Parts: sequence; C-alpha cells; structure tokens
Amino acid sequence: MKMAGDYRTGFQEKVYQLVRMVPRGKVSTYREIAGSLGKGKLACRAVGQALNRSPGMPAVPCHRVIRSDGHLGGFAWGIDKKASLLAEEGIEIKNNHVQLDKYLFDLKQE
DNA sequence: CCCATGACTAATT
DNA sequence: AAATTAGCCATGG
Repeated sequence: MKMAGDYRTGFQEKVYQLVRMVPRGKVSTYREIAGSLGKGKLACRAVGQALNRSPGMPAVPCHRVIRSDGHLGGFAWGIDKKASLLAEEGIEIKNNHVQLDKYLFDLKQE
C-alpha cells in the first residue's frame, strides 16, 4: 500500500536494486546502471537523479556509483563523504579519480 | 503539455 | 589535461 508522498517511480526502484547488488570494495557507473535498465546509456542523467533522491545507506549504497570516466561525480551528503566511504571499502582514490578497470563491478555477473 | 533542473556522457577545443 | 558544448532521460512545477 502506498502512503502519501511515499510512492517512488519504477525507474527509481530499478536503479536502487542494481546499486544494491554492488559488493563492498567495488563500484559501478551511472552509465552501466542506465545500460542495465535497458534505456541504453543515455539515461545516465536520470539515474543520477534517482540516486540523488535515493534513501541512502544502508538501504542503497549510492556512494558506490561513480561516473564512467572514473571521476567520483557527486554526492548528496558531500563528495568528501563519498570519497571517505569508498576509501573505507578499500578503493584507492587519486584526486577524486578511481581506476574503473580495477574496481568496476560487472553487473552482468549477477 | 511545456519548461527547468541535475550525483551524466561523448565529442570538441 | 581542463574547459566548453550539445545531447538525452526522468521528475516536478
């Protein structure tokens, strides 16, 4: 049942579910998320919007989602907080940049 | 329905 | 490598 102001769009639900399956110590990108949603890689912006309004942790580890170029992107609670969380998970960050080749999680694995 | 916004991306300069 | 431009999507007013 839905309560007033509690309803979220199907798009958000899908995004959250994908983000949730990202293991600790790994990261994903907005583009990969959008691609898995079947919208092609063009919905990357909408994914960012969904995550921006996401419930946050531990419900959704939205901090594990970064930009496709390795840059951290943004974070509702502060980009510095995002970097700290990622560092805690064992991810090395250089000047707000992450090595996707090393930490990128393949969504197709699950 | 139209317009504005944003945690994006790719291409260009 | 950094800054700029244009393109695309979902959401909310």
